Amino acid sequence: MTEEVKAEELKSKLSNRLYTDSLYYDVKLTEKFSKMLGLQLFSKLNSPVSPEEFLVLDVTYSNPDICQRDLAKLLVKDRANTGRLLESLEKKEFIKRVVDVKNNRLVKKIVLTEEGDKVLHDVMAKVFPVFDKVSEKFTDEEIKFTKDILKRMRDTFKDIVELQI
Amino acid sequence: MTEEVKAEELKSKLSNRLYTDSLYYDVKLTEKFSKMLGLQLFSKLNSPVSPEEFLVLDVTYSNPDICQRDLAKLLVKDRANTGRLLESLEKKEFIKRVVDVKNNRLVKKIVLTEEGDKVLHDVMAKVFPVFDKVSEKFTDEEIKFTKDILKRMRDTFKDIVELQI
DNA sequence: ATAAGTATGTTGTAAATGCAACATGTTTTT
DNA sequence: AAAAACATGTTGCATTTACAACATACTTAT
Repeated sequence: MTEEVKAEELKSKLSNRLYTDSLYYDVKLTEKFSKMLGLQLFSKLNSPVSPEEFLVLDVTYSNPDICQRDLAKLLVKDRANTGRLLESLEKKEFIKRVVDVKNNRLVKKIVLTEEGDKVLHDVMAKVFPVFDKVSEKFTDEEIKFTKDILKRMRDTFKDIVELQI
Repeated sequence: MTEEVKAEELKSKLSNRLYTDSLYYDVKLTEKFSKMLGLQLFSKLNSPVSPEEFLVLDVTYSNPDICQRDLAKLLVKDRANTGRLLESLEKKEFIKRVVDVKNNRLVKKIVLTEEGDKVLHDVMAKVFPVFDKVSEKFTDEEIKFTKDILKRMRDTFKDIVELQI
């Protein structure tokens, strides 16, 4: 086989490669379905919080007294969006933002209210079973394996992507 | 162990479960990093199309003369968003929308222009190598396995989620 | 001591999203 | 034949997004 033919084949292969065949598009599509299920569930349940607000409650619950920027880092959201989600949650009285000092700097620490705690666990009780139905299709090993792959993928992304939080 | 204690433990476990520990949050986070890498790459390259527009070109390329609704189904986007992305691509003259008849109904078939084809492959040539760097961290087996798991997950979601396309 | 840099939070903006509602036709039911 | 349902595409709207730019206030460099 000549070099020319090889190069032609390579070129052909390259131009026939599709983004939609990649693992990254699989991840994108899967997240889209998962997100839509969340949206539809929260809507059907008349949840007082959106899926993203629920996420904030979830992380706040497991990280009491965290300040906004540290919360943003955990959420992998920028400070602007984190602040807006918190503003909405505070307006609904599911959290309070308490001004405090950390490293000699003013920060706003997030405190879950009783009502916020209640909403978090109410939503969990209704939403978890639905997602559990999906998880039933997989073995514990499969889930563990996939979580590991995705974590390694994120770690690789972190070296390339500029996160400004 | 009494039933009461068991129930107490179960309740405790339930309330200690976190959404952020779930596989679905892993998928969400991973997609977020992947999306951000795409955004930053396209921006750095001064790409004439956004990542979502690139996706439309990718699917149009591999499905010539597809109509808007069928394209929407492949993209798993609703008709409204698909139409808006196409409107933007047509304005930039990367596609044309040709009115045609299918099943005795008027449809708009999507045709990639020469310029659109060029942009698609230019962007591919610049973006694929970056994502390939990430893929290098995984064996072919791992990628195949993960794609399979995610596909099964989507198939399960499809039975639960209402897709109105 | 002054300047430059950093930390924290806010406001503005453009893109993409899903859903609802609409317009306009064609089928199917009744 | 009239009514209901469906197919296709569009417009409007509220949510979420990332990024840029800003306001304060503190730290570090010069």
